[in-house]
Amino acid sequence: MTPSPASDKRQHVVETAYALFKRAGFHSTGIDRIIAEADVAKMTMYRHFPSKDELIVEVLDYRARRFDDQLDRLAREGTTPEQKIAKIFDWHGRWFRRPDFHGCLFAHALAEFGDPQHPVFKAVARQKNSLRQRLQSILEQMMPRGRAESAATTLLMLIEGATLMAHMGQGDTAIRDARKAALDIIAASRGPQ
Amino acid sequence: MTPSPASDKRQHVVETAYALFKRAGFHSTGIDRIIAEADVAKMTMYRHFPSKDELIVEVLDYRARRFDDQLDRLAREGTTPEQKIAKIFDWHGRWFRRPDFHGCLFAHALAEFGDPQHPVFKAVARQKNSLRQRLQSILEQMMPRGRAESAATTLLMLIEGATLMAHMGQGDTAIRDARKAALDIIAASRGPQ
DNA sequence: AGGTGATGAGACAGGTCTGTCTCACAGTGC
DNA sequence: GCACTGTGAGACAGACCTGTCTCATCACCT
Repeated sequence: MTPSPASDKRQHVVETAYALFKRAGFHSTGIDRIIAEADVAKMTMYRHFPSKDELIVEVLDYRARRFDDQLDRLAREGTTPEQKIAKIFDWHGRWFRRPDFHGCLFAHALAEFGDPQHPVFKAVARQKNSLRQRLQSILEQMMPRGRAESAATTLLMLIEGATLMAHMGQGDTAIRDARKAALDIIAASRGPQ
Repeated sequence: MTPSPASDKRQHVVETAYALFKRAGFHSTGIDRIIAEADVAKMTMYRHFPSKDELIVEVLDYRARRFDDQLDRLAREGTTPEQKIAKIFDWHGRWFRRPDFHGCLFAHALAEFGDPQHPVFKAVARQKNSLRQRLQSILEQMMPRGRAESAATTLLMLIEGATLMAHMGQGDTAIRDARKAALDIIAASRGPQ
């Protein structure tokens, strides 16, 4: 028994599935395709994940962790709250420009698993709420809690909308306008009552 | 031969497919399910639509037409440009509250058909660009074209983001904040340079 | 009445899907 | 040497998918 290589295999399956789901969607990507690309036996996959749905949840959670790590690193670079927000928008702008950008995996998961009771739906909600909470925490350094809550929701909507437009090939325009709008919103929220 | 009833059948298939796609997604909804729900023969469906993909495009175009009609009617009610914009946001707020709301069918289609060459992808792009153009036309009554272009993109992003949040059960908060942000953006765009 | 063309119902083909099962093999402790 | 345990490879089951085909039926026109 070698637990460490076993975990390596498991992680390898997750990352391979992630790449395939991102490109072709969840329902369109079959198990056979995943194990062929990952070069593992079918039983190996089913020993690690009881079903395809559980694998999807695992992929989403993995992606959410990586996303959080990247934004954590970014947050340490920014000094002022405005800078931190701006850096998050810039990060999205760079993401949109990547050749392997295919839209937001979480938004796609929401489209394919629309039932709120479904574990995949819940994984999506976790990620979006986490991003919303991150934005709110930053904004609370600039404005009272109530306003930060509204502003965080607005910024999240701008980001999600920009991601959708980027998927349609208008990422540059979208992120520029979203960034500018975000600063307007912050100014309006912290300025007059 | 009765051409009128035939068209009725065709339209009935489109509407039935629309309801099913909205609830369960595109890949998850089989042809068998559609014809059973619509109570037509399989050959009837394939005589009207050469393939499932073509049916999907037809459904999206049908939905886009209906959406445009509703916003046209709304636009005639509003008097000032601000009112017209506000009415569009209000319409979305009412949509989010409907019990049969399941998110944006076009966003879902984008998630399942991510290839820009695919006819379904193109149908989605048509609808989003149409909404963006509608917003821009209204905004151009208040501000120069360049600014109206940016503001229209921003408003579209707010609407798309709000729709995604509404799908996650936060429609009320989302539309309220989006509406407020939209007015802020408009004020900032028409005010100082 | 008889011919014609559109339609409904469902069998069918060929492929793909998820998930299970069997069997061979490799490493480990005794 | 030998039992034991975890793993790889792939056959298999059973369901579902899209799209085609056959055949009976029915309205309409002459």
